Amino acid sequence: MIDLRLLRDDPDAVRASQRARGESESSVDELLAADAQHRGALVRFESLRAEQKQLGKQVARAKGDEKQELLARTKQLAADVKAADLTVTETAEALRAAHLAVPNLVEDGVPPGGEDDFVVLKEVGLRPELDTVRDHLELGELLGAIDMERGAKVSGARFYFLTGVGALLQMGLFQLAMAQAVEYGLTPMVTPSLVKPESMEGTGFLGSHASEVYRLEADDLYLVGTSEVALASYHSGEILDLAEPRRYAGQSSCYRREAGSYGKDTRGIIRVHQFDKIEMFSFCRPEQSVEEHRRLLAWQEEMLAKVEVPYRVIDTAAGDLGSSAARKFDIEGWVPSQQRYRELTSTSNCTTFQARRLAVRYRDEDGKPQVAATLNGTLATTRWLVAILENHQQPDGSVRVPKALQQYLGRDVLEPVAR
RNA sequence: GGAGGCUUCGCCUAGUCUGGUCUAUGGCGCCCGCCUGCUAAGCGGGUUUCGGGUUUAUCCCCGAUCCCGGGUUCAAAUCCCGGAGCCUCCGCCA
Repeated sequence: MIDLRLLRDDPDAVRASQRARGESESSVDELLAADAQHRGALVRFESLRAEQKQLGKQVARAKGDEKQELLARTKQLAADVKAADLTVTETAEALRAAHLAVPNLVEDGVPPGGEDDFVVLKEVGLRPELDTVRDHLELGELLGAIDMERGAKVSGARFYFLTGVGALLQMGLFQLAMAQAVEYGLTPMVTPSLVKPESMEGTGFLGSHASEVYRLEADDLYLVGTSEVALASYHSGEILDLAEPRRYAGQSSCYRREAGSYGKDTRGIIRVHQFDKIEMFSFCRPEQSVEEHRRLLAWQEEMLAKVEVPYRVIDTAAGDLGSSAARKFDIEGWVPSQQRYRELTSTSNCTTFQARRLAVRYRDEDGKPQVAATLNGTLATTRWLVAILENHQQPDGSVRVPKALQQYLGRDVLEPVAR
């Protein structure tokens, strides 16, 4: 949710942001109108209610005829108050709907345009020179690391088993990521995968992404698509001490319906219904959020360096930002079998947009509660196995283990196994 | 799955039976000031949160807020109904 005060003071800034996203400006005007209506209704209700309370005190003191006379008056007033209250409730609902319809303000410097208008900020690492390229699934099967067939048998399309060194590789990768998170002072977390509707809505995933989300009808719970949901909601309704940013690194399984992606990335584990992820999450003061965003990005790059995968960093265009994000950087790793970069991490600065809905606040210098800023960023996911396997493959189908992962795997090369 | 108890402004707590002087009591903590060789103690004041109005700002005024949502009533922390969370016990179970 955007800041309504900012909207009242400077509606053109919000309109400009909408233009950058390629979205309609009319939602801004609808929100302004809903806000004005709601405030008008509030003023009417409050003055009626004040009168009612005044008379109520007189009633308590009055006796006999005087009391009967007062009761006659207050009875009508009570009906008026009730009606005014109903109007307030209605305008508040309309305001909320209009409020939810307006996405976050885009940060200055974000490239305009849509999905293809991202800006490449940098490219790092040398792409491997391979005579024969096996894709990650072929390698995974050779190594006894990935079993898609039985994944499909047990759970259906886009499910898989990580087996043997595949399982070890993921766990090693995650240990490496957690070790780095701890080194930089983030608090490690293992978070719930099932959350209540308000947590899902508070983080903004029930908007345009609602069709991506698994819902458990019988229990009115949602399966998270990322631990961002649980981590953002972790401090909902709280007032935090944010002299320093509060940072977490959460591990959870992530579930995505992948509706509308039929035929896309059907091979291997690039696009699956369930995967695991380590996610960084930060609560900080809004004025620190831009700097914090760069910090998360730097930590992500450090992880990419540790797994020795070539990558590029892109600055996502305004039209491709999620509704909560003011800016988003993706790191894409090189995938030799596709001869292109694929997304391995994403980090978003949600400024106060998410925290406002979730009521996460801190106290400023004057002791006044203020809305915090939230940021999130991937530190490792199952998809990284794709880039690791493919970039470090050798002609015989074996895969070199990046130095930083060797201690977790207990070996420096993964060898093909007989099936 | 069943039975019972609890939920009050950071923490603890009074108030709920018997609706209105509740503008929610007191303690702890915290903040400001006074006092004092220093410290401690003592004294005085302040301290839920949100919204609206007013204002350069401070102040002030109004409304909401006693877990949440309904209801009864002129009037609800208080009475009634529904729900959530926590705790205890019973049953079942990886």
